[in-house]
Amino acid sequence: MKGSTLRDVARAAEVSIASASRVINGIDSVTEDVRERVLKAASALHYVPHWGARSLVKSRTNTVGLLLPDIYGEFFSEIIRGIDDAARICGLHLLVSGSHGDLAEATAAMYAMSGRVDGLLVMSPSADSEDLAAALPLSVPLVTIGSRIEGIGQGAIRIDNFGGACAAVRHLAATGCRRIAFIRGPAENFEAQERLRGFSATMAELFPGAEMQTREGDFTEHSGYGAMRALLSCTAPPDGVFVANDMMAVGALLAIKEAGLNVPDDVAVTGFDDIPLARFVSPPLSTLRVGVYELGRQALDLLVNAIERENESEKTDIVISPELVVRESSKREIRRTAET
Amino acid sequence: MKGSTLRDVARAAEVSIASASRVINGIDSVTEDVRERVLKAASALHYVPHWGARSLVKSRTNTVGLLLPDIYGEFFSEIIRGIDDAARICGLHLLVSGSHGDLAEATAAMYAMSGRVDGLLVMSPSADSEDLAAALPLSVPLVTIGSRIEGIGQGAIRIDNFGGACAAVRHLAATGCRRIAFIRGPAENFEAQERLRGFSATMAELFPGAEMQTREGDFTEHSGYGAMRALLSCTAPPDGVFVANDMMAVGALLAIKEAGLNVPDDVAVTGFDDIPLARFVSPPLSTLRVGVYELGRQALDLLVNAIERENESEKTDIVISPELVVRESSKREIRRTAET
DNA sequence: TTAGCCAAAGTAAACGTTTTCTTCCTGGCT
DNA sequence: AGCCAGGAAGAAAACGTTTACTTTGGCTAA
Repeated sequence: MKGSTLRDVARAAEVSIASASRVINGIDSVTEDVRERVLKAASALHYVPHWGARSLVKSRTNTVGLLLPDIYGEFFSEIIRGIDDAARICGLHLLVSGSHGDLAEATAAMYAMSGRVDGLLVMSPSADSEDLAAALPLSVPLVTIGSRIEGIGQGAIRIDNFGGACAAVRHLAATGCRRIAFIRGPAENFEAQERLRGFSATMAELFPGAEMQTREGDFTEHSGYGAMRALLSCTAPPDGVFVANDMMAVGALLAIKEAGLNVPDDVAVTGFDDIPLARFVSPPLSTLRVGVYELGRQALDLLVNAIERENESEKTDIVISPELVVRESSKREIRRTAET
Repeated sequence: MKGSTLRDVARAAEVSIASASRVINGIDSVTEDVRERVLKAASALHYVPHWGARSLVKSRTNTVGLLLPDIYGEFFSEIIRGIDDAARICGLHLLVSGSHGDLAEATAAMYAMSGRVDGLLVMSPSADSEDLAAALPLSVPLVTIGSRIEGIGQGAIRIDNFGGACAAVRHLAATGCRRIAFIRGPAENFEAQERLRGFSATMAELFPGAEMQTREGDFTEHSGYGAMRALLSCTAPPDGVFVANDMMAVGALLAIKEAGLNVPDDVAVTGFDDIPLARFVSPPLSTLRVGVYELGRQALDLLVNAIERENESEKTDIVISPELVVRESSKREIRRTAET
């Protein structure tokens, strides 16, 4: 149960520690004879290099840290998968930490991690990411994911939430909707803010002067249900709803169904994210597909670049555009003109 | 960008390295004056302890490794969440690695990890986990999750797949099904084997002598669809189907619907796992709920115990029982007697 | 034959901590 | 007044690697 050291291996193979080290690391000039003896001794003793010692002298950990606001749902497993796959290719290990709702916890986690990683991937969509920035000048490269980017870190990757929202609204309008409502995400969430901005901008462009109906949710199915009920009880209920994420959209569908209305004919619905569930609800949900796996991969690549370039500070920003996926929940013939 | 060392801090605070170390680690006798000076210096220099050095001298990493066969879908995000939450409480960091389909990769990953963690959590449901066991006497405690347990490791936690399968079959029988078929998981998967065993045993008990209809799938929706079509085209199609996981069950539902049959009246369906999707398909799917989050938490607790007890080798096994959740896909009045 | 050179093996320093000893000092007790 | 106890601070030895530098010895070339 007690790990054997390189010293033990060297002794067993009757060579110096240096030679043993050279064999273990592969790359150097050693006799075939020595190489063989060391390898045999190492496997006989179940030698595993002590990573702490190695990192101490090389000042490289071959590890990157990933900080998430939470680990809940398929979104996060996908992003972890993307990062993990990319990391394996680079020979990097992945240190994961979730549930950093409040700033204090997030800062503590960053501090705890920064001593043991070569770089940090941080996802912190809550608006106080500036405070987070203030809490650190960090000694390791940092890349933010889907966060407000205020000059913090060596790079950033995010989803074009604004553009996605525009596309959704335009789509609903094109399908004939005239009174389009929006179910927002949490006010302090950066991505939610961007989606709201996209909605507002496009509405102002397409229906100048018209008042906009919006309700706030917290990204849960339940809150989507509540928000939709509220919208339906208005004097002029919407004929199209853009919902800030799919989970809330599922709740909204339920509310509409309960009200005895038809989707998409009475109310067309569009979500955001394209979670797997979206295909299976009835009717299947139109949404904006985000390549979360790709997002993760690219985030890691960005970080690796930042690590290699040390601090040449050429801060790259990547924006990923979501893709509109039209399903039954918003498929209808344009018959507005006739009806209105 | 270059981390400052304890030496720097000590110099800045005009104390010895030893004193600085004492302050940083909190617990020791130091003057309030010294403590203050060191703390100020540390924060001024953005000092972060070098974890490698620390682990070198303490021979403790405060990190546990998690090896997964894959990271795909909500099951894995839940298990990671459970482990991560439990780890945070214990002050442990979590090193995650997925995608270890084949033995070679899994072994390599274990080797790479074992030098940098205090313990290992391994999930390897493929049957060759014995080979895995052969590949290691490892220098760190190891706990297996949902794997065949052949005396490997310091502990094990698994789901009662056998019992769950029994419950599912009994439920279908109780609801009036007489010809119950089974859609299996991959033959080499240990959990799938157990579910098959539960099915066979219960069928033999309830319907002695009857022949059993089973089809193999690979846990994907698509394979479930195919398997169900095959079953329906038999001369005596089943009136109840137990499907080895929910994803395949979703595919099966589709196949039944396409065949113009009704669920649950013509064919009752039960899945396994209770993935979130199960509630939303139509009709909502009966299934066996597995507390994946809890599974993760308990797995970590087990590992922590193993780490603390060094090698007192009291190998604990925990078995988690799934809970039957009855939804519309198997709700029907018992009217078999009248019909047959 | 011998100086010089190259490859292969070895020596030892360094990496940044923790921690065990020392050392020093202050203060209380006899 | 002298001595001992005890607390605070410092010196230095680990921990297990890597690697720059030194040594060794065999071989070639003059």
